[in-house]
Amino acid sequence: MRIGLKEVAAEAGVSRSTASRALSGSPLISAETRAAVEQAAARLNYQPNRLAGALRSKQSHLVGLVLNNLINASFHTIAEVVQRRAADEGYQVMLGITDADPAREKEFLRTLAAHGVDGLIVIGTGKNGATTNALLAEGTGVVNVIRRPADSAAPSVLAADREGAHAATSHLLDLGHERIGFIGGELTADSGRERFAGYEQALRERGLAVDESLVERGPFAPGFGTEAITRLLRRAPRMTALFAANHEAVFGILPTLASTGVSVPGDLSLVCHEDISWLRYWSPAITVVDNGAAELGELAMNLLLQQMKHGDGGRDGAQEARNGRAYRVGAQLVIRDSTAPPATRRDG
Amino acid sequence: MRIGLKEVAAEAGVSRSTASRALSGSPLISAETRAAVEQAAARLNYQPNRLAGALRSKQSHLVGLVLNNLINASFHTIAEVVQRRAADEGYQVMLGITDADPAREKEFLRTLAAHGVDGLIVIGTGKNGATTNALLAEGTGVVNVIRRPADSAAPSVLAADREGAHAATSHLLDLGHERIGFIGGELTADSGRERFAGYEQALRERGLAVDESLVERGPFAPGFGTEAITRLLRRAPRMTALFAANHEAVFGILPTLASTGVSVPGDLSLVCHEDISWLRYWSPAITVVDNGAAELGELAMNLLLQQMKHGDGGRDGAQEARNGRAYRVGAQLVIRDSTAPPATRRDG
DNA sequence: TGGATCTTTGGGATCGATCCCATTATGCAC
DNA sequence: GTGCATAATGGGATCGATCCCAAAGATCCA
Repeated sequence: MRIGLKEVAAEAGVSRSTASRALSGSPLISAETRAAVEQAAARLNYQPNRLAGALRSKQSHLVGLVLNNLINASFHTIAEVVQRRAADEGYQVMLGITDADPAREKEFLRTLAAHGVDGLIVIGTGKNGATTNALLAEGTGVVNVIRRPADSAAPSVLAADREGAHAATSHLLDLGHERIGFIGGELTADSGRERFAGYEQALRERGLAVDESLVERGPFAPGFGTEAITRLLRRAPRMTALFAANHEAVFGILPTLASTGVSVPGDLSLVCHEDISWLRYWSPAITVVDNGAAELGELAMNLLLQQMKHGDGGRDGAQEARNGRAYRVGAQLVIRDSTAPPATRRDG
Repeated sequence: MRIGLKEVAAEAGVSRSTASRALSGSPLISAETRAAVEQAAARLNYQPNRLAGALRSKQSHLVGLVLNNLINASFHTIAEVVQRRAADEGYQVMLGITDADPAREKEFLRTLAAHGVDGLIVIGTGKNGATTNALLAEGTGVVNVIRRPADSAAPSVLAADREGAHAATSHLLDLGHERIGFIGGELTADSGRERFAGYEQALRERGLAVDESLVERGPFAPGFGTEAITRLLRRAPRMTALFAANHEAVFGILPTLASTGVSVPGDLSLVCHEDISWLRYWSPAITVVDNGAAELGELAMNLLLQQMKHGDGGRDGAQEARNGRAYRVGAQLVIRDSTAPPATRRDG
């Protein structure tokens, strides 16, 4: 038979209420009683049933994490950080993978709510603001990450895509490059648009205009990277630098450059957006814009913990914590060996 | 106020018992009553409290997934597969990341059990056989993946490391290579030992002995790959092929080969163990041994579902499903463009 | 020593579902 | 019409913890 609180209470010679108080750290109990109960619990190897506790106390110590996939490096990095931080604070993480399908995402949000999660971290499609707002109103904590539904009443933790792209482009401009290629995502994607905006802005600040013949946009896939860089090399032989703003495309761009004998940074300086661990081991080590995935996860979890702690306490605090404010985690340019001044050409 | 079963019952004009039966698909209820209750539930947007249901019925519809990290491609692939399959079967996944620390792993196993998970998938350290056996005895489903504790009473789903390594090496031998390098993990790691054994066996079958000057073993880290391949190239200039059996090291090996001008497969044929999605986009596309991460996850989840379904039913079935049998998921050699016959040398 | 206050404890209700048992309706055969 | 099996329903107990209220015991001061 499984050991319950009742058995512990009997073993310690006290009532269930007292045993409960002893183990939950209530102050209204004597030190000896607490010790006795703790010893009894240890003797019987008591393992509290969290389900029962959650049902009565309305605190499940469960956090839901909803995201598109676990393949993308930023996503699984965030998942790891969130999980660690949650575990350290006594929360467990329930996982939902949506494939970026809003319907599936909605389904997960409701199911996780049915399981009584105290809070939700949504790295989502941005299409379920209404659902998360409803959960928020019922007292569930919510934090949006990376993408922010237009109508969300929950706080959002966003990457500084525009600033990062601006920094990357400015770095290349500082080195003396003027013909800088751009391979990014479609303008329909938030990150695609923001990063292009940062690129454009940096150029404009130096009095340069975007040359569309240096720009490639396409899906988040390695295959696109291969095609894009091939086209760019043919179309724009005088390009001296490239800003790769499409995470997945990088997987196609790098090998193609290596195999076609383009020397980096000799022939082409290269900056990639989003840090992927092994880019540092590339030869040459790749200069990147680190979007701070770990920090995004960290901050999101902090905001969620804040909400959940205020949850049963004062309404003002909860109100405070539950505003729809957006937070930005700054991007960081990590300069490695793939960027250098352009080769001075006699024929230029 | 939150809508409970009581409210639905009132709305439909029936008792709570009847409402419960209608919504849980019990056969002892009339079609009209069922329809009426379902409509009432829909009208009120009823969302059942899974906590309460789980407490009473001892079925939480929760599955625990314990793994070392989410960075490793095999791990996050398995995590994705398990999550999808679980969701399709009406289960939610609770995540535990252990950093390969047995103590942390044990902690997670107990915590997840306290949350009442119906089953556990453990991609673990192999050090907590006793704990999982205890949970198994209490009626929780357990499946080990990739690593199998020596004393585990639960079924295990293992990768065919030895066979995969054998296939990779044989492929190179078939092409005519004789001086085949090996970069792998330490022999203290199960996968390191098994893969080396497969390599050795393939050589022996052709009457060749292992030449230790062609072998490098080290930690699972990109940096090690860089060092290892650099040493090998210097030490064994006549090596014509390489089997890279250390997943993480591949991240160091590939760029180093590219930057030092070693032509693949012209100068060196290359096979990597474990499929990493972007290896297909490398130039040349890399021949790999696919360890079948997705299939590992799939099979593990099937075995777990089997246990959980038998869970409350016949003891015989449960007994059957809960043997400590080991299952192997075959490795698959995926031949791409990085392997070719050795160049015939005038000076050989 | 009595009474007021504070500390500590026990008993019962409760969270929201499911399960078991008793009860009522229904159908069918004789 | 009676008897009996079957189908459908309702009421209360239950899962295992926490919460609330009342009561018992300890403390202290007048």
